[in-house]
Amino acid sequence: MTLAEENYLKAIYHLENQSSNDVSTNALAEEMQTKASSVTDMIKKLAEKNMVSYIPYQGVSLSKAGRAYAVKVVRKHRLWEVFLLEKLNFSWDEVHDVAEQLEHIKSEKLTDKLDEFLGFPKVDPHGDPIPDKDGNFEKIDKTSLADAKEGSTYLCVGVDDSSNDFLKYLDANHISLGTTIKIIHKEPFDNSVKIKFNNVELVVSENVAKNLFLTAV
Amino acid sequence: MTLAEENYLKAIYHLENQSSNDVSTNALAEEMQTKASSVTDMIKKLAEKNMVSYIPYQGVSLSKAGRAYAVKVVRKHRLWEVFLLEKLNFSWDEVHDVAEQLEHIKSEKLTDKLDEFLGFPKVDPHGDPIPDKDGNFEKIDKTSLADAKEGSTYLCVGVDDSSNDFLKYLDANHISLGTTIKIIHKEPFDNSVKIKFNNVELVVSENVAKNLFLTAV
DNA sequence: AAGATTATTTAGATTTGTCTAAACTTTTAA
DNA sequence: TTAAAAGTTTAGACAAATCTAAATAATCTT
Repeated sequence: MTLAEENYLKAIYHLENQSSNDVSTNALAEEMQTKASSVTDMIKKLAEKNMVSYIPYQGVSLSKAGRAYAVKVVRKHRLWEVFLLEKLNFSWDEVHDVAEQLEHIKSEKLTDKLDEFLGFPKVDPHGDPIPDKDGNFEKIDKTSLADAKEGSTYLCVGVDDSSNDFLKYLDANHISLGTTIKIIHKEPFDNSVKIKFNNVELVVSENVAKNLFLTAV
Repeated sequence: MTLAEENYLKAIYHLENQSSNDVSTNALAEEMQTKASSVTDMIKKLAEKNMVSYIPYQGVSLSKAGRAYAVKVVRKHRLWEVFLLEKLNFSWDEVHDVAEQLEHIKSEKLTDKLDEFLGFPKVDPHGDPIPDKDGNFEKIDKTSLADAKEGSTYLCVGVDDSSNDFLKYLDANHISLGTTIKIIHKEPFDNSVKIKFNNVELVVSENVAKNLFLTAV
């Protein structure tokens, strides 16, 4: 598997987890920041390698082998994120770009030794589960802040949008994994949410609310 | 710089350190395990980028920028080797292939944080010096076992041939960095050397002797 | 259900890094 | 001091991954 192929598998995996339909060419092009025609070419190659099943005009979905491969890449990505944050003291918004590179290093031994070195972490710094050596992982039950109940208290367990700007926003406002958040008020007019944490009140936009994941306490 | 370009720079750097002449196309082809014509193509590209100076039929040499770049790659390679050996408990012969991949990760922050995490090591597991952030490193004075004086005692500080087979041979015979070695006898007939370390005597071939580096105690 | 719009694929071109085979330099050796 | 050998470069081709533009299929609209 080349670097480009790995990135496509990861992107398909990601999109499959967002809706239960087959992944469309355009959606994949958007995710990969490339053109639809390039996507068609690559999909055909992956289909030849039996990593995806593909019906022209119908979209693409991962085969068993393709999913297993994608999970391995995801495992590596998330392990490296933990390493960068915990061992090298990277900040939340800095880990992603470097992990994007490190996830392609090919050495099962490296991955497993790294896992061990980190103490077999179950989740990464964004709150996403880390698959184990066999590709198994716990589904973490989380609701977005946008879906949270007024008056209830939650724990921040993850973020969806991994853009630097969003992570910097969270850093700047001192929201991180493990922060306890109480929902003070949900404003129906613009779907903004007033929350309270560390004895500070903050109003966040709908956009932020949708990308911040919580679990009930 | 692409991955291929980085590998060429590193190879040229390596060859420049073995003899003071310009690096020939064939030597580079041998080092890169590729064809001379491919080398010529790549050299031209590197010359365009001012990473090497190149005169057709005369060979190639690194420019200042090229050398600085090569040293950065070498720095990363050697830091990762230390990481793999010290933190992840890889064995001597396993580190090289993985470090070959890791050395291409592009993030100055990662390199410097890794350096710090490892305690700013001065040498890698093969006894080669690790350049600091500014590319400076101490020249380590070492003689090969083949050139060592009969009767003298030395410290093992490095290896030249990084082939797996050689490293496995050393592992199997319990020779590692830091091993104290006394030269018992040099056999003029076949240039083999009888050495003593950890109270064990061992005869090594000329080939081994040439690839094992020592420093006087 | 036909035309318009949107989504997708195909055809042909481009870049990177490689190759083989042929041409050309340089070096070696008679 | 030339002819052969060795070393190097050029020309032309190829695979990977991408692009633009054109063609084709699917879906929406009325």
